Amino acid sequence: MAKAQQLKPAFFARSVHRVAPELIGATLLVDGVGGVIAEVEAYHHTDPAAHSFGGQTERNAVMFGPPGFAYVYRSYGIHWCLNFVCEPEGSASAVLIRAIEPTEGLAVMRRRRGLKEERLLCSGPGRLAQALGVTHAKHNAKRLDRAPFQILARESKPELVAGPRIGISKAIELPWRYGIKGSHYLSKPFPI
DNA sequence: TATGAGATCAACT
DNA sequence: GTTGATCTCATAC
Repeated sequence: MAKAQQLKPAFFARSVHRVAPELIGATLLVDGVGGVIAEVEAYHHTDPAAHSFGGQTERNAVMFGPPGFAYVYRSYGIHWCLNFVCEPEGSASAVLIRAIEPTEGLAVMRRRRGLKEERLLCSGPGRLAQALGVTHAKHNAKRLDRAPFQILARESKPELVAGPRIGISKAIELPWRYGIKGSHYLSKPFPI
């Protein structure tokens, strides 16, 4: 744990399509609780499925800000979802963190989720946010290289798979979902 | 195993 | 009034 490099804002200030696959295998911790990122999705402002498509609103304002910040939004009225803002300021692109493999703070996550099934702790954006204690009030528009966030660069490159994104109705054909091949912690298996 | 509804709120038409 | 980057539980096969 001590050797790993903390990811800097410069890491995020590049194309989401470079950042997203490189985040797979990195370690995400919030207040020391979290694990290895197993699944993400890329969203770009030219993408009809992105919140930032069609201009800035109060909700997505942080997506239009500088990279290396957290964008937390409410999904279906009840869940929180965690995104990392990418690309130079104004590009309004982000990576949605969809699943992690829990490694740190298992007991805390189980308590917050009310589950003992480890595989289900963080396999989905809403579950992940709940397990890590991420909320709009506490984490939206916060820097990713400052407490309580810790994002550690991966030390080896996992085998990647890509595929269509999940839960959207526009631009469903874009293969901008990335994951660790064969991981048991994916929110849904990737089509072969 | 598979499908369906409910929860619950902000943006959008 | 409808929809959405979702999850859980109930009911049906």
